[in-house]
Amino acid sequence: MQIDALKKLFAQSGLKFTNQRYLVYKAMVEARDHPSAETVWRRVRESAPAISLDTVYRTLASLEARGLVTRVPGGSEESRFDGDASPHHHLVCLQCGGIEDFVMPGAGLADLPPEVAAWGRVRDAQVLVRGVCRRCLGL
Amino acid sequence: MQIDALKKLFAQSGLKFTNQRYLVYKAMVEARDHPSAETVWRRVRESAPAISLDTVYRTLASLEARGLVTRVPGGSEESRFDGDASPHHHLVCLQCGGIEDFVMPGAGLADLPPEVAAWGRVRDAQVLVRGVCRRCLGL
DNA sequence: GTAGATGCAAATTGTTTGCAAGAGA
DNA sequence: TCTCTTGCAAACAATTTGCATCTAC
Repeated sequence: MQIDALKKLFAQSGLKFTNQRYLVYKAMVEARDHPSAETVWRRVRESAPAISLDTVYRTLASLEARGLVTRVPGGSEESRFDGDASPHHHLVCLQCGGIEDFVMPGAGLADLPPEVAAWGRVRDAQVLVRGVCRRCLGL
Repeated sequence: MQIDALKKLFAQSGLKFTNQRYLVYKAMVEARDHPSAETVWRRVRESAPAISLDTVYRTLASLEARGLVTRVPGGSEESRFDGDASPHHHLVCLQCGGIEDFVMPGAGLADLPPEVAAWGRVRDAQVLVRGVCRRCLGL
């Protein structure tokens, strides 16, 4: 993603363009493994060794509040984040903590039963599958 | 549920029948609000004032390991539990933390795409909807 | 009698916050 | 300049663990 486009994106969201924010967001968009805050921190530190873990937490929280990043549900106590804003579903391995994406037609926002609309305002909907992945099964 | 049936259920799961375990499980089966460990504790203490919070945590963990109780994903850091073992889906209010059930035909285990079976062993699948409930919206 | 369960207290872990200094718009 | 960010350290909150005692089986 172009730097200029990012500056615009941040500005639209009311966020200043800082190097730390830039690096965290870039790491999130590039990540395929739904990293934890600490994992993001480890990665970002390679480009900015002085960045603190709290900044990563704060940055992820503000990106989440703007919908630029999502918190993946269903894992352990440790929060995991997703930089892919497009709607998709998740497979969570209860053993190794690995998280993978999958797609499933017929399980989007439009397919929810009407009672859901009556419940309130929906922010996102996803199918969450929990189990044990192939590798942890020893296959 | 009959005490004898419960004793049998616990025995089948390799769990001793203790008063604490009995009360925690009963509280879970009766609860409609997907309580947190601390909420369960508060309720159970009315019948057993001496029960400790760690026992509630340990009991919920062992019930979960046997599939008698589920951890509801998607809320805050605080774990919420579900004593309803039948498959169903969840609506999570990000504001008040309230959790409600809903049903959705076409979103059961049998409806998952084949790639999910290739991923590993599935323990459970559910649709998770996050948003803000009617009451928190002020309606 | 023995393995598993409980209570207590202390420890752990992930995450948040107050504050002063620093940097973007 | 003025507000938003950051780093540091301390605070927090939920959950787990070690250990000695107790209890179901």
